Amino acid sequence: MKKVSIKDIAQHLNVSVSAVSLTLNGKGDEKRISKTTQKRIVEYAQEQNYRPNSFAKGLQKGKSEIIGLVVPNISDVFFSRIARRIEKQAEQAGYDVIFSSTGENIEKESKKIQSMLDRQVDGLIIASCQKNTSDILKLKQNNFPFVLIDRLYPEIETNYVGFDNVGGVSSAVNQLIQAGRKRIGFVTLSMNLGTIRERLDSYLQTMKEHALPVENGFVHEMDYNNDEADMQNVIREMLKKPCNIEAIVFATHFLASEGLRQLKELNIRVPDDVAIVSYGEQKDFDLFEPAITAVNLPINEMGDKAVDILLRNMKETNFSYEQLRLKTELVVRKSCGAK
Amino acid sequence: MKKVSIKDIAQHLNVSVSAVSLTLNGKGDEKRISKTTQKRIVEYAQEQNYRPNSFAKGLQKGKSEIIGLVVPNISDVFFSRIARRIEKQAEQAGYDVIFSSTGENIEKESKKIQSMLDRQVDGLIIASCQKNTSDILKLKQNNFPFVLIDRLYPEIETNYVGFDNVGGVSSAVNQLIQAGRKRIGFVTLSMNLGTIRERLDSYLQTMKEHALPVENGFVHEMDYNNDEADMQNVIREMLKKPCNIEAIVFATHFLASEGLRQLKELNIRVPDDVAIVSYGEQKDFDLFEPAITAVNLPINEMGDKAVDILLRNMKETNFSYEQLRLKTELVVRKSCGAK
DNA sequence: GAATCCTGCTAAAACGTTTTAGCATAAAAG
DNA sequence: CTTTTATGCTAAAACGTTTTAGCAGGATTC
Repeated sequence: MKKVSIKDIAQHLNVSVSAVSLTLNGKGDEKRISKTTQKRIVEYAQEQNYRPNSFAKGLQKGKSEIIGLVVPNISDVFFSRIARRIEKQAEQAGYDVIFSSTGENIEKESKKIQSMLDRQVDGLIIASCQKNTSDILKLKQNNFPFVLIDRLYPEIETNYVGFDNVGGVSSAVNQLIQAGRKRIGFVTLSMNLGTIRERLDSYLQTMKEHALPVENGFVHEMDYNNDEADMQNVIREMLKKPCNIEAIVFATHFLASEGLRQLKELNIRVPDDVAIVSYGEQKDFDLFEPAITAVNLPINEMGDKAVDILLRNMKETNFSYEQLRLKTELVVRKSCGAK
Repeated sequence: MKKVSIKDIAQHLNVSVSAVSLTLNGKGDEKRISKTTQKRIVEYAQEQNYRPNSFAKGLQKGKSEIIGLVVPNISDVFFSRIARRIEKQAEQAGYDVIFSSTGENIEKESKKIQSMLDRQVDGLIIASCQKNTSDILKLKQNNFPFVLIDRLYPEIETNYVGFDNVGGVSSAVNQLIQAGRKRIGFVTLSMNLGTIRERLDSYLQTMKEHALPVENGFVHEMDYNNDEADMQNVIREMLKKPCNIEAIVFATHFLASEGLRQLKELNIRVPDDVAIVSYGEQKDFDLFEPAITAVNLPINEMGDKAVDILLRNMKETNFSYEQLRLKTELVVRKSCGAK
C-alpha cells in the first residue's frame, strides 16, 4: 500500500516535520503553529490519506496501545465471550487486542506471554494454566500491568477477577440436596490449583455441612484433554455398586455436556436416575434433554472488570492490587430433579 | 520491564552494534563474524535475556509478522473456532494474530480494517459484513494480501474460502423431502448478499426441482440482532393457516437454536408437527431435545486453507486468486423426522 | 532605545533495529 | 616484495515518529 509519511507532507508544504507532527497530534495550538499552517497541514494530510506508522510511534513512545489476552483456548465459548467483551471495552479506551491460546500448556503460555511482551503490549489479561508461577512472578516483580482472570495464584498477590466459586458450587450442591439427593458426586478437571481446587473444596465443605457422605469414587478428576472413553468410565464407576451416585456436579460446562452425553449413551435417565448440575452455563443448556441446571457465571462482567482494573493499573503508578469475586447465580432447570 | 538493547550488548562486549545484530540473526557466519565473537555475543545476550524490540524491527523491515483477523463477532463459536485454527496455523509460520469484531457493521468493519493496516499487519483474513465493497476493492487495488472467508463478494475477484452453500442447503432440503415433508419453510438472515443469498437460492432451487410449493410466508428474513419476539412471530405465522409449514430449514446455527426454543415455547412438537434442519452445526446439537439435524461445515479446514492461501499470497508476488468451496456434510439426527 | 515578551516556527536527538558498503590487517599467491 | 584474497569486523544510513530546546524577528513595555 502506498504510504505517505510526515516527512512527505512536510516537504510538500515546505514546513518542518515537527510542525506536521505537532499539528496532527493536536498540539498545534499549544506549540504555537499558526491556524493557517495547521489548516494547510490537516487538509493535505487528509487529502493524502495520511496514516501514522504505528511502529515508529510505538518505538518512539514506548507504548503500543495493545492489550494482550492470553487464554487456554479462544474457541472455548467461555473465553471467546470474555474476549469479545474485553475487545469492546478496550476499544473504547483506544486499545487493540491481541490474543493467544495456550492449550493449558505451561511452556506455550510462557512463550505466548513473552511474545506479547516482545510486541510491547501495554498490559496483559491472563487466564493462566496456573502452573506458570515464574512468569506471573516476573511480571509482578517488573511492575508490569496485568490482570489474572478466572484462574488465581493464591500465593501471589495480583490483580484478579474471578467468580465466587465457593458460593457457586455450594448453591449447586445445596440445590441437589434440597431435591432429595444424598449421594452426590463431583466431576472436575485434574488441575491441582486455585479455582478448581476451590470448587472441589466447596463441594466437600457443603457435603460435610449436611453430614452427607463423600466416599471413594465420589470425586473424579478428568484430564483436560479428556476423551469420551474416560468420561464413560467415570460415569460407569460412579453409578455402580459401592458408589451408587444419585447426583453429579460438574465443575465446568463442557464436562457437564460430555457427562450428559455419556449418561445418555449408557441409558441412564436424567434426572430420575441421576440428577446433574453444571458449574458454568453454556449456550442453549435450556434446550438440552433434559434442560441442564447450571450456575451462571457473569462473564460479561468479568471482561468489563478486567479491562477496568487493567486500564487503571496502566495509568496509575503505584496501583495497589485489586481482587474481585463475582457473584454467581443458580439457574434451575430440569436436570437437577427439582420438583 | 528492564530492557536490554543491542546497543547495550555491543557496548558491554566492545563490539559494534552490527556485529551483534548480524550474529543474533544468524547471519554471523555469512557476514564473517568470528566464531569466538559470535559465541560471546550469543552467550551474553542470553544471559541478559535480550529480546528484540519488535517495533524497531518492524519499522526497519516494514513487516510486522502479524496477521489480522476481522470477523463479525469473535464470541460466535463459529468464528472463535476459526480464530483458534487460524492462530494455530499462523503460529507455525511465525505469525501472531490480532483480531477485531465488527458486529456486522460496515463503518466498524472499515475502521477495524484501517486500524489493522495502521498496525502494519502483513495480511488480513476477513469475514466481511458484505456491504464493504469499497475497502475490499481498495485492498485489492493496493495488492495487499488478504483472504475472504465465509462471506463472498461475487463481483470482486479475491482469495476466498467458503462453504458449498448450494450443496449444503440442498442436502438439508432433500433430507426433509425424503422424510416426507412437502411444505418446507426457510428462515434466514436479512443480509442480501453472497453467502446468505446462495443459501436462499439453493432452497428455492431445490424446492422447484421437486415441484414443491414456496408460498407467501414460507421464507423469512430475520434481523441480525433478532430478538426472541421476532422469531416467535415468524414461527407462529409459518405454522398457522395459509402456510401450514411441516418443516423448516434454518440458514445458520443460532437461528436454529432460537427457532427450536420458540417452537418449544409454543408447544409445537419437533419433529412430529414440524421438522427442522440447521445449516451449520453447533456444539452439543446431539444433546438437544430433539437432537438437531445439521449441515456440518468444515470449520477447521476453512481456517487452515485461509492461512495457507494467505501465506502463499504474502510470499509470492503476482499471486493469482484462489477460490475454494469446502464440501459440507449432513448429520442426520432426530429433528428432521427421518425414519 | 534597551529590555522583555510574544509568535511561529525549526533542528536535532532519540527510540532500537537492519543492512550495505567498506576498512584494516593478515595470509596467500605471483 | 608486490599484489590479491580472505578475515573480521565497523560506520552510518535508514525506517517514521515524538519531543525538547531554542532561534529569529516583530511588538510591547519601561
